[in-house]
Amino acid sequence: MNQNVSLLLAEDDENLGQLLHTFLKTKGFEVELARNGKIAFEKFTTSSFDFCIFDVMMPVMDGFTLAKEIREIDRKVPILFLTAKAMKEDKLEGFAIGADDYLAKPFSMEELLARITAILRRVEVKSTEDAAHLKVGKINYEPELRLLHLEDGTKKLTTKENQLLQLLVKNENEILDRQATLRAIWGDDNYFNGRSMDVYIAKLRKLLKEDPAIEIMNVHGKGFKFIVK
Amino acid sequence: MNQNVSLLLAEDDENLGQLLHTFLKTKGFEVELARNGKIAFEKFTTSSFDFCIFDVMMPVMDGFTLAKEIREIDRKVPILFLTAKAMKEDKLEGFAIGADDYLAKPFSMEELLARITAILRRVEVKSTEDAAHLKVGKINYEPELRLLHLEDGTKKLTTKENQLLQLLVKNENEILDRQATLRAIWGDDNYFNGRSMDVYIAKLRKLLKEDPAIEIMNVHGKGFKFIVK
DNA sequence: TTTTGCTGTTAAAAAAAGTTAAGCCAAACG
DNA sequence: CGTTTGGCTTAACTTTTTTTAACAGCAAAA
Repeated sequence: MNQNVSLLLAEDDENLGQLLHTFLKTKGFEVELARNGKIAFEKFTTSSFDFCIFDVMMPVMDGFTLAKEIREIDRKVPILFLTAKAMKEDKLEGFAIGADDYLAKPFSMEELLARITAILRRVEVKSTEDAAHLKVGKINYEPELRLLHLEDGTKKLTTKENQLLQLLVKNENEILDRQATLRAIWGDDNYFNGRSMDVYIAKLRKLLKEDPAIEIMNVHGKGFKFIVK
Repeated sequence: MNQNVSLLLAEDDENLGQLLHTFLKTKGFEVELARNGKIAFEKFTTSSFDFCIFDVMMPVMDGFTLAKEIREIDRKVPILFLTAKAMKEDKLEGFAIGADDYLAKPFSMEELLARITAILRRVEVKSTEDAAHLKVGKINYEPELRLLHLEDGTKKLTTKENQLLQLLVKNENEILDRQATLRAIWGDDNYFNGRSMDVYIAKLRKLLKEDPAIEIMNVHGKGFKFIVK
């Protein structure tokens, strides 16, 4: 039923983490479990997910900070928070970041499942599997295999080219924040990485110029905007 | 009942080690006993286990460091810690690494057994035995016997070829970290071992190229990703 | 308008990875 | 005991990928 819906679960408590992992897997989700926010963020930037479940309190990087980072590179992916604290402020902070729901511990597995499916119904998931081939303008792009099917043959993208193009495409028609992108792909937003990113933007423009409908537009001081006219 | 469940036990205290070893064997487990973390890590990388029990305080390499190393090459295998220290910080550190449970000394044998079986129930063990034959794309691979059944006969893999392929296959669709792999197979991630690993990647690609669906993809600066399309 | 900072572009340098072969060592063999 | 063999490492060379540098152009702020 939930076949092909990929789910990123960030939970530091191993008992709860394993329990949720197993439960969600039996319900048909593809589950990736991360032990803290930092690992979860890395997984998110190197892979692709349809849904996120984050514990609020975690070592290294907490759930809210994680959500904030992710929202900068993906405005849409649903995020559900798990928290032991039943505080109102927390709830507000979570929703302000762009959480789709919120569940206070302890909760039942069935309740969690109900919430997830409710959200999924709302947002009509384009599952990761379906997105294996995606059309960018008239160009076919396979992010998982890092392939770009151009008129004159198939181009194998490099790691960085692929990461950047993936982010751009995922944020079509929206500003992809410069700093957030640098942190997501290069790990650090220093001057040289910034210049490196500009070089890659140039590379991608050159690759994609065979379709004149595609534009990677610069938004001065903010970032880039991927547009298909 | 616990037939074919292989268990790695790391315990420096000879008395306790022997006691646990004997007890767990009578309960049907296949037990491998290591006297410190370093030996345990070596055993883990050269063999395959369904479950780990690590003493936290050990000479040479402590249980937490051991678990950290193992988590880099195996995200799933259950780990249970034994510790004399009942400190909260320890517990947290252990769980952050990805422990599944934690038992403070002194504990009863029955309690240990109860914990192990509880975890095993949860994680649905694919015992080592079941994984004796596994399909990689359309190629049959027997890691235990180091055999790769190819179109033109069966190839007997060398130790290193086999270790590397096993890690790649176990981490299918995920990035297998370069440094962690070097430490796991070569013991040290220096420059020359790195070059040696690249040579082995080339060997494996050549062996597996008869199935075009298989790809060992490089992720620049991070490691390799084993993909079956 | 001038200055300052950000971006576009290209080329060079550096780092990482791919490839092939030679060298080394220990175990097996004659 | 010398020789061969197989497995692994080291070396040398190539290619690919990424970063850094240099310079030109443009946008926003002063």
